[in-house]
Amino acid sequence: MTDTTKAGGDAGRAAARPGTAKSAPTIYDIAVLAGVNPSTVSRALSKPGRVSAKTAQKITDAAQELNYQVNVFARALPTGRTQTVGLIVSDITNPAYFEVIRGAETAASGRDYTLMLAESAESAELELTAARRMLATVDGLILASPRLSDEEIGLLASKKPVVVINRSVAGVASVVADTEVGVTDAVRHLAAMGHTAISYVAGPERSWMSQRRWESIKARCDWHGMQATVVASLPPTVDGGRRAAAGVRAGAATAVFCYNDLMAIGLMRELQSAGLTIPEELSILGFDNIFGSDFTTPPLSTIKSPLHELGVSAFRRVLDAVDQVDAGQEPPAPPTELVLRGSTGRAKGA
Amino acid sequence: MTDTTKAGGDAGRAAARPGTAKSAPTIYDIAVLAGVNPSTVSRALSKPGRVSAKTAQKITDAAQELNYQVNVFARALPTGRTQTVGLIVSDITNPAYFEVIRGAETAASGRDYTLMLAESAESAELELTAARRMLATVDGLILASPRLSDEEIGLLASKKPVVVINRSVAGVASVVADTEVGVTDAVRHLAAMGHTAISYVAGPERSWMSQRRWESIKARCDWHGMQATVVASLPPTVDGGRRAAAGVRAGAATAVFCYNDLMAIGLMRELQSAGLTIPEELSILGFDNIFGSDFTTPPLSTIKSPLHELGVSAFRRVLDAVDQVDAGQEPPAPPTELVLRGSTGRAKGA
DNA sequence: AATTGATTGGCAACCGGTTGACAAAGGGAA
DNA sequence: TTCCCTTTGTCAACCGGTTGCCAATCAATT
Repeated sequence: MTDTTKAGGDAGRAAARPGTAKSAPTIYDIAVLAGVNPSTVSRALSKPGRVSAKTAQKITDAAQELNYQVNVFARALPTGRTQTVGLIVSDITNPAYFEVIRGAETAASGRDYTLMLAESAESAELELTAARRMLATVDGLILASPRLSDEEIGLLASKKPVVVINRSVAGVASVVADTEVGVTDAVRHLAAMGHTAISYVAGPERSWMSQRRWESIKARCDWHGMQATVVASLPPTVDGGRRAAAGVRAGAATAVFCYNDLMAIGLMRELQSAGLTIPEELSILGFDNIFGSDFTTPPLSTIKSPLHELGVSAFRRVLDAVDQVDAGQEPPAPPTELVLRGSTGRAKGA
Repeated sequence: MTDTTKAGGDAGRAAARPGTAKSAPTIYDIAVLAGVNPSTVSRALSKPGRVSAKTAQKITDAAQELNYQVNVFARALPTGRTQTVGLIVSDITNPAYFEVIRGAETAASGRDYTLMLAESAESAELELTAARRMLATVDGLILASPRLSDEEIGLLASKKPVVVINRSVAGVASVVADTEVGVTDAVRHLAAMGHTAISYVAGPERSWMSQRRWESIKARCDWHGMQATVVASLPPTVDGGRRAAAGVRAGAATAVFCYNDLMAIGLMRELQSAGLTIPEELSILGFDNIFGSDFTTPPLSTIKSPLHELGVSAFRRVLDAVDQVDAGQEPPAPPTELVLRGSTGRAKGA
């Protein structure tokens, strides 16, 4: 390889389209222009301090002039690093993920990383497929509310840095919102409004967060001497909420927490179309404060999740793991917050 | 390279984490196991028909046994192909993209492609950055309602296959919903309800689709002898819709089309909180039929877009371009459809 | 001025596939 | 049986970076 003339496989990236004649500049081109060895170019560009300031300057100038861009594949081949992190959400149509995605994406762009997004459509199987596929090409993975088993997540985490959002898995980094704050305020509020029996419409069995929310609600209700029961476990969708209506009416509770806003909206609409008035006959609360939760009549009271922070924080922790920096202690869980709107009111008959 | 012992850079992908000892199997491992040359393995795995059925079988068996997975970077280096396509949406928090994303993702998974998603947060600059970044690593790009100029899009398209959704750019493949059907039905309906003056709250100036919708509305109104005017051009968000309220009230129209549902919802809520009753005093129509458009009171009447089809179709066309198959004639534009709900009614005083 | 130690740059061997050119092997026709 | 045409497998040169090792360079110390 003494001369730098290109021969052989001409299927290079830039030559792919008819319009573009020359292929993209390489470090070899820069080396020629700057009068140094390619390896020096490589070092100047990716190992700050390894070459003298003078040579580095010459090289960056040359790179600039040629409008050089690293070939990420060539870099990834020996190093395995791609400057990409994956994010898998359980359902892309759930507005709760909006801000998680945005948070992660913003954090990623800021550090010159690319975010790769996939969804599992609430299926553990699809989730695993997506995770496996991504694992080969990303530096780290974020799983938002995964439906996978702990073992599967542990297995993924043994191969690349993994951070889970709103779930706790032994040995795997996680970012979880602190439900306590919001729930405490919510239950206190309900108690003050005369409610004494509360029910909870749970999300999927596999949802760790659904469990977590229930535990939190149960604990606070006990504290206030209120009765609390789970009425159903259903898909975390508007339709899932609808299907909880019968169970809710059968119970004696005057206030209902739903696992998330989607379910709360579904439940409310179903009950209303059956003739119930909200909140006079029943108070309803959701979780997350998603887009659209204030469109309903009455607007939904909910416990807001710090979705954006969760995304940002998850990305940061992936990066820490990738860069092998010890993050020190776990960062504090960002708090939830009670948002009172129109779907909660005084208990019927209180 | 007569022996296959690994030396040198040990930073390979699988060795990145402490837990995993051996690095991933390569075609060289398969070659040894199957007793053939590595290049034969390569051909057997990616050039069907190039090797005899018997050898192919031996090789696939060996690959199976080793649980082999191609190294996408190694493949991408000489070929430039990554089995990945990019999708850039103008705003990830706009529910209208839900189904576009899902459609593209489903189509991609089905063809064993990976979808890479990014958003531009309604900024042409961010969009260009994202597009440039993606361009290096994807086989093709889908731009949904891009805010970029025609020239910039053309430039991108000169490097890799590009398909735009809901926009038309000379020389660039595009997938556009047929607005005519829905608009025709909607205007006919309004005419039948006694409306004679209509206004349009436009989206961003750069939005080709906003123009398109307006032209369509204008044409149909002319046909019915109705008056039609544009009252404002605002961001395509709930807040943008809110800000249109004053302009709408100042006009004489008894029915308003908004560029999309987000704006329609914002407008409706703003007007309602100012004391107007919908649809008695004003009829409102949106476009797209997004998640949440039926949560409002009254539920929004809208012109539904074939969002899922747009995503699927865009992906297909990218793949056609990548594979150089001539798609023949342009596929027909998927139609829109009028969805009548509660926000439209008889014209005031009619 | 000679010796020593720290910087800096170059060489070459990788990473793991792909592919053009070519030779060997196999099959059919003459 | 011989010759020719396919089919099939091998060789080797890539794709474009990264990095361990070593030699050359340069400054500082004695």
